[in-house]
Amino acid sequence: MSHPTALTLVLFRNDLRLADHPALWHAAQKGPILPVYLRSTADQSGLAWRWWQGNSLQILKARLAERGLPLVLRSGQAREILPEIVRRTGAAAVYWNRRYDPEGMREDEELKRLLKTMGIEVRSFAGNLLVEPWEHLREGRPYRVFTPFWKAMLARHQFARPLPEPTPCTAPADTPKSEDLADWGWQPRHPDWSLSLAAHWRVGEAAAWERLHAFVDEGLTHYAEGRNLPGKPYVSRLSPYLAHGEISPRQIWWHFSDLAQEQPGSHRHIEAFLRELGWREFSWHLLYHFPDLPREPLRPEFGQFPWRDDPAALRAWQRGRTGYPIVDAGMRELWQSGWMHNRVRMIVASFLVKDLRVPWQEGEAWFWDTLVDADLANNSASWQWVAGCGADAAPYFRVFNPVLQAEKFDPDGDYIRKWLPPLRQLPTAHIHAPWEAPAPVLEKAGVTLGKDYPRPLVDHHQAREAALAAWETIRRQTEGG
DNA sequence: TGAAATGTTGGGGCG
DNA sequence: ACGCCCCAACATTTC
Repeated sequence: MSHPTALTLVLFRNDLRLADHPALWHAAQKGPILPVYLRSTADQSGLAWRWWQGNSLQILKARLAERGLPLVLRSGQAREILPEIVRRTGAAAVYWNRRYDPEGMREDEELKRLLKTMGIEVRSFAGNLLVEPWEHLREGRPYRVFTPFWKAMLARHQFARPLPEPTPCTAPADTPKSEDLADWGWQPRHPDWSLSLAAHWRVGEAAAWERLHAFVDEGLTHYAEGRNLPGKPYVSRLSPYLAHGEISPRQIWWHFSDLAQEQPGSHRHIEAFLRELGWREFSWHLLYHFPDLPREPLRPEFGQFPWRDDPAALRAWQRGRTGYPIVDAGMRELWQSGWMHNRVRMIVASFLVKDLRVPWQEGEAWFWDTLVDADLANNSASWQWVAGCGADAAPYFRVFNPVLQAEKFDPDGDYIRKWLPPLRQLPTAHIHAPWEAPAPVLEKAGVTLGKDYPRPLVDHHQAREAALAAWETIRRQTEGG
């Protein structure tokens, strides 16, 4: 239908990469391409995510420029901007990789209808999940439990091999105007907390692969057990790269699958690592089938749960002032680096939801704003999991003891000392529960409780009892369902 | 991808 | 020699 050299627009979203980008690759096979990034005016993204996304866009723009391609940046309503760009450039086609969040899907359906009425070819591609959510069902219904979901996925599907970066690419004859990234306000100014993020991360597609290789070198052979030790460099830290699509799940899958063939000794660790990729997949499939996941508990009886309204406790949790070192260290790692070790995410989440009985949505919102890897499906599914109201959730009565968890997973106190400088001098035997340390020990370490470091906001044993009592009030329905 | 309470077992001290 | 008690160590149940 369309002329072979007609222009194709390629929309970039949370897929800021050149390799394994099916929309880009297929468009480049046909003829000239114009990469476009649209920023919604109703954008709900978090601040840390924007910092990363803005930097990533800058890097993407530079890499496209090296290949002779522009990147057109525009803000506003896609249904207004996209037809305008199509008309101005005479484009014959618009390609994108599919989104799976409710808002994104709704917008993409609208765009597809609109563009087709204009006679434009529209194609969407699978690039951001291993398998499309509607293609992995059991008897026509979505899986609600992870293990059968993942086992069946491995048994039934052969994941596509990643595509290469398309080279060379043909540029459009002329380029419509682009906005300036600096005008989007995605880089914080007052105060400029991005300096702290920048000290911890290198953004972009090349950095994603450097991180992957660093993980293979220093973490992978410890992964199966070591992934639970927040003081050790045994986890991949690939989550922000995945969240912004600088690396794709298929690239990760195949890289590690091939590695398992070469290094049979690593097989156990690779299986454990790829299982975590499975949790991401599971969360996205859940979100696709249950679009209320970010706001509403999957177990409806949790709508009646007697949560507490306690802004002071929420604030103390957010700022790492609960008096429980493992919780506070985690919240400070999050605040300073935009990321938190997954074991610690579970501990701090359990503390907020069970010890403080603050609604999980409050924790979800804070993570959404502060995580550079903020991911709608992972974030909402994981909070529901910890809160006990998810499909395949931990039972509500599974309450983490922050002291035991710390002793088990940070036995030397390395993680505490890294993120809580006031406690650095405390001996390891007392670093996880400083309120129980003898006065001379505290004095020698230069710690005055209530001054250098808070006393516990709540007594964990009492808080646990109160949480279980609160759960009793909705338990009848839980057992029924 | 918990923790605490409760139950069971077996060794050793002791009358 | 024997029974009793204590309690650590481990297992099971319950929340």
